Amino acid sequence: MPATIRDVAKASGVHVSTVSRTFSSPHLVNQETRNRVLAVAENLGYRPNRAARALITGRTHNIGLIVADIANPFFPPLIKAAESQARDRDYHVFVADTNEDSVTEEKLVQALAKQVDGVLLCSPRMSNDLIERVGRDVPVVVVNRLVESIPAVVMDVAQGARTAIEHLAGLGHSDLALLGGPRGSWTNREIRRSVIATARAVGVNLTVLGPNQPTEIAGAAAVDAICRSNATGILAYNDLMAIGVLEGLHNRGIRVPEEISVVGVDDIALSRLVRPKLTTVATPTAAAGRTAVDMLLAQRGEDRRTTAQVTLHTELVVRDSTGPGPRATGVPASGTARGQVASYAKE
Amino acid sequence: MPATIRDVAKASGVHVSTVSRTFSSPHLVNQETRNRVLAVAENLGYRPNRAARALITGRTHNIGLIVADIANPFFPPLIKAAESQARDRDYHVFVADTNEDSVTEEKLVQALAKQVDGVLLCSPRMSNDLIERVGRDVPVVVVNRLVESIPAVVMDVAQGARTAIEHLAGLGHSDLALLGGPRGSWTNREIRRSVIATARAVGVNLTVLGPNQPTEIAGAAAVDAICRSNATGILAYNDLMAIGVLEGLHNRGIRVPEEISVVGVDDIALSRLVRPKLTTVATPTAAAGRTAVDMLLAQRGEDRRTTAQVTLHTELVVRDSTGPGPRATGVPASGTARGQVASYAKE
DNA sequence: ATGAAAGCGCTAACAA
DNA sequence: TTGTTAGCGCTTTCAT
Repeated sequence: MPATIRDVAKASGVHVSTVSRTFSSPHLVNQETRNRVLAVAENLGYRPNRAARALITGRTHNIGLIVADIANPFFPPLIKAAESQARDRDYHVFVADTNEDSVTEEKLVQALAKQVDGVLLCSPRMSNDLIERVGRDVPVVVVNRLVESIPAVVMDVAQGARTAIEHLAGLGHSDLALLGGPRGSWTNREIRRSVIATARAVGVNLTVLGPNQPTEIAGAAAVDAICRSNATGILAYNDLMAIGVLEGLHNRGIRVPEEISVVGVDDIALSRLVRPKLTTVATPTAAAGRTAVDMLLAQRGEDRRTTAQVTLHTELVVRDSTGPGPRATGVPASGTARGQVASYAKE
Repeated sequence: MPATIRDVAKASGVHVSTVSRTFSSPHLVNQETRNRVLAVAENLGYRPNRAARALITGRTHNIGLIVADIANPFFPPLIKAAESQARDRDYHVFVADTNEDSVTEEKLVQALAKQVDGVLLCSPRMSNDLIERVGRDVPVVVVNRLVESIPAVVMDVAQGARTAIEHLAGLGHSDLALLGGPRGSWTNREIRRSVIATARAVGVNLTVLGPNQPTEIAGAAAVDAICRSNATGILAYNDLMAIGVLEGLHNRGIRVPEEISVVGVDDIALSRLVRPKLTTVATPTAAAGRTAVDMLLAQRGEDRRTTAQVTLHTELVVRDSTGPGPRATGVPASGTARGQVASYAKE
């Protein structure tokens, strides 16, 4: 039913290869001929079949975008930016959701592999080994994770977490808690490492809680443990958890930031819509999406050994969920000596 | 580099057509042969190339999902559900974002047409004519819109809006306002029609504001007009706008629900995270996504004249943003007589 | 039950 | 500058 290259050839009195050239290498065909072919094509509503083209060129002009959970508010801006960038480069994008499952994830990239020129793995749950393996079958760029020999774009959450802890300490909080994220998350490890080091450096007490699911529910559920820890300053793995904490605190009648200060990570749209507005470490998600797409498309033709791993800057956005710590209370919290790190984490 | 059907044929000592059969019509090949071929294929890491297969069968096993704005929190749950359903049926999905632009939208469906077995148009901005036109090139299902002769899945927002108005009136609010959505939105028209009729029926004053962008910003900006209208009960086109209203009201020191009640539409995840928690008309977005995918896949082979248009039920979820209207104030608002509809809408 | 051959829509040498 | 030919990976008659 739809017009093929042959219909156009017949109708314009040239050979199919000429029609092909008109679309793939216009400079190789005579001006007049080209115009005639173009006119006929337009008239017939002809559009090249990319799949057929891919069969011979080996380039599909598609990419795959695999995320853990489309509905997690962290991802949509990333997906949007990546899709937009890809389309600007004349690429279409398959989006797939793994439901946070590593097996689904692997199946997905295998299933997509033949149909795409590359795959973007966002916050992947697969093992490093597996990622390296699939990286040999199909060009891959990972986002929010560092895997040896695989191109990656990550956020400098270590720096962001450090700034957040310094912010809290600077406000006079001497007892802090880190609400950890999911096991196996590279970002979570980075944050924890940085937070522990910074807490030591600035001499504040720190309680590490986790691992936890990266959800609002888990954040609310952690409020018990937070209260037990005596911390007056909380850094959560992400905004969703921080918002859960806000919620849990509110339900207990604990005021933020008067009694406890809360900081999140990501700066999702939500964080300025809750009350109090959330102080958070902003990660450049849209930029990450665009950069990742460009890195993926750059991989073809290039020397594959150029395994760039780019780190994007983060920034602390101070809003209304952080305030001065307890004044005049020179007494360190009981149980933990000043500058001590108490960890309840199992990971 | 990746194994083809020919490699498998050679390695297992059969003809390519036998290999092909083992994958597409296993019952046509001898048990033994089949096992041998399967083993070799597994061993070689062979996976059928869907694009090549599509070239001859005419079926790509891909669908396109076109939305106005991936980052609008209404869409991610719909995308997630649709993708999940599609994958269960062994389909991959292209996701594309039109940025609310009808021209982009049309280009997108044309570009995708050859690569998919059908397209899902979510809250499309195109004209009805255009939608019908593209519906002739490629199977289409629209979501959140009714177009003659095109299969559709819509939400019963008329019913939802009616319930919302009755809820407000039942609480004693006699002056209401409808904060309209974007021009050209089918949902917006439905809501307005229903709200106007219901307001008349239950005898309350109504001010219609709009059209507006369906954003939180626009909601906040509309607070001026809302105050001028003397309304104490507001129904917004969607939750995002309702949340904007909450925000704007808060900034002026007007308390919700004590002084003004606010109702949204959609029940996005956000609506239970803001304070006060938003009373809203819940629309079954995930179900819409799944249904739309099934309708799309049902279109092949079927009689195309079976243009089903299904309507999904909505439900009012009462939370904390609505409360009793002004008591003892028997005096109707100045300027408008009881039961009157004042419209500031241009549409 | 299997093989042979043709062809889906297109591009890419190679000739002319 | 254009036509000829071959073939990408696969399915599908048609024979055998």
